[in-house]
Amino acid sequence: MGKAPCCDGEEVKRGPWTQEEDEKLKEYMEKHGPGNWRNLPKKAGLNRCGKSCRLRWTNYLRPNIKRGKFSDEEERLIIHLHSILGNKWSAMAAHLPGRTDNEIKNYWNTHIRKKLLKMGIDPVTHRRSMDLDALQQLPNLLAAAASVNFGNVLMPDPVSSYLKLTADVTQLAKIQLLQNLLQSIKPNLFHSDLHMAAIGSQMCNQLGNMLQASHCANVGMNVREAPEYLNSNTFDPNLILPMLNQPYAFTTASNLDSLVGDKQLGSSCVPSYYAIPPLVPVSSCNATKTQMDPSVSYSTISAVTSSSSAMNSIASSPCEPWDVKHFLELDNDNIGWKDILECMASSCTSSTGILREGDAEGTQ
DNA sequence: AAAAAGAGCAACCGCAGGGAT
DNA sequence: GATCCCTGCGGTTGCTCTTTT
Repeated sequence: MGKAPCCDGEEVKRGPWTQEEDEKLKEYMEKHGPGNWRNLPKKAGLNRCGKSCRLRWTNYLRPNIKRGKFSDEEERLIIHLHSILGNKWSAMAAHLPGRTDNEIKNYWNTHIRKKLLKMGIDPVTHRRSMDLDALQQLPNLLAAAASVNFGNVLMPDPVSSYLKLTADVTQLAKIQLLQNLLQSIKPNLFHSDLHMAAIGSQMCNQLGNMLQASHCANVGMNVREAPEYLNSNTFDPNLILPMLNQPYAFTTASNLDSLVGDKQLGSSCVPSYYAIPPLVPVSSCNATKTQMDPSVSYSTISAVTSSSSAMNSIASSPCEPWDVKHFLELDNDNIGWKDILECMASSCTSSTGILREGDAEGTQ
C-alpha cells in the first residue's frame, strides 16, 4: 500500500535540533504526553515534521535515557541478544533499559561489528567467518605460483628469489586453506577442544610435509636441502604478505590457539599446530610425483579446494560428530588430504545419507 | 599547523503493519 | 473491502569531532 511522506509539501525544518526546539518539545510532552505526532509540531509551536519530533523525543529527550559509553555487561548482552534476535534493534532495546534502538544499532555498527570482524567472527552468523573470497582466489593464486616453474632448474637471482616468493604464496594459500578447513569442520566434527587440537596438529603436520615436498619440487631441490625459511621457527609469511598485497590474514601462533579451541592452550602447544616437521616420506601426497611434476602443488590443492565447497556443506549440514576414533586409528605418518576428506565425507554420508551432488556447490 | 582520513552518532528516509474511517 | 493515516522499524546519510599523515 505504501504511504505518503509524513510532511509532504510542507516547509519544515530539518537537521540538528536547537536547544530552543528541544525545550519546546520537552515542555509539550511533559504537559500533554505522547499523542498524535502529526499534530504535535503545530501545537508545540515547532516547524518540524511530526516524525522528526517523535524521533527526537524517543531517542534523545525522553526521560530515563541512559547516555554515554556502553558497559562491558551491556556489550555482552547486545552480542548475546543479536545472536538470538538478529537486527531487531527495538527488541534488543527492550532488554536494555535506558538505551534506544538507534543507539544500540549505532553501537553495533561502529564498535561491536568491527570488533567481531577483527576476531574473525562473522557478525551476522556469530560463527567464525569463512573467507570465501580467499577460497575463490585460491586456484588463481596457485596457478600463478605454479606457472613460474622453470623445469626444475635453479635460476639465479632475482628469478630464484621470485621462485621462492611464489613458492611462499603457494604455502600461504595452502595454510589459508587449512585454516578454512579447520574452521569449517570444527562446529560439527569435534567432540572437544582436545580433539580439535589433536586433529589440527595432525593435519598441520601433514600439510607441512606437503609444503616441503612441493616447494622443493617447485624449485628443483632435494627435500633434504629444505631452506631455512621453511622451518617452523623462522618461516614468517607475514613478511611476504605485504609484498604481495594479498588479502590473506595468516594465522599467528596466538590466534591459532583461538582458532583451534577458543582457549589458550599454552605456548607449548603452539609449534605443533603449524610446525613443519622433520623430513619424512610423504606417501599419501605423491611425493615422488611431486618431485617430478612441478604442477602437482596446484593440482593437489585444486582437488582439495574443489572439495572445500563440499566441506562447507558438510560443515553446515546436520552431521553427527565426526568419527574421530576412526581418524586416530589411521597411521599418522601416512595420512593424506584424501584420507582426511574421505574420513569426513564417510562420516557425514553415514549419518545423513549420500552427499548430494548439489551439496558440493557450497552454501554459506 | 594544515589537510586528509576515519570514527561516531544524530537524524532522515522509505517501507510495512495495523487501526480508523 | 478499500483507502487513509499513524506509528514503528531498520537502513542509510551526512555532519561533526578526532586522529593520522
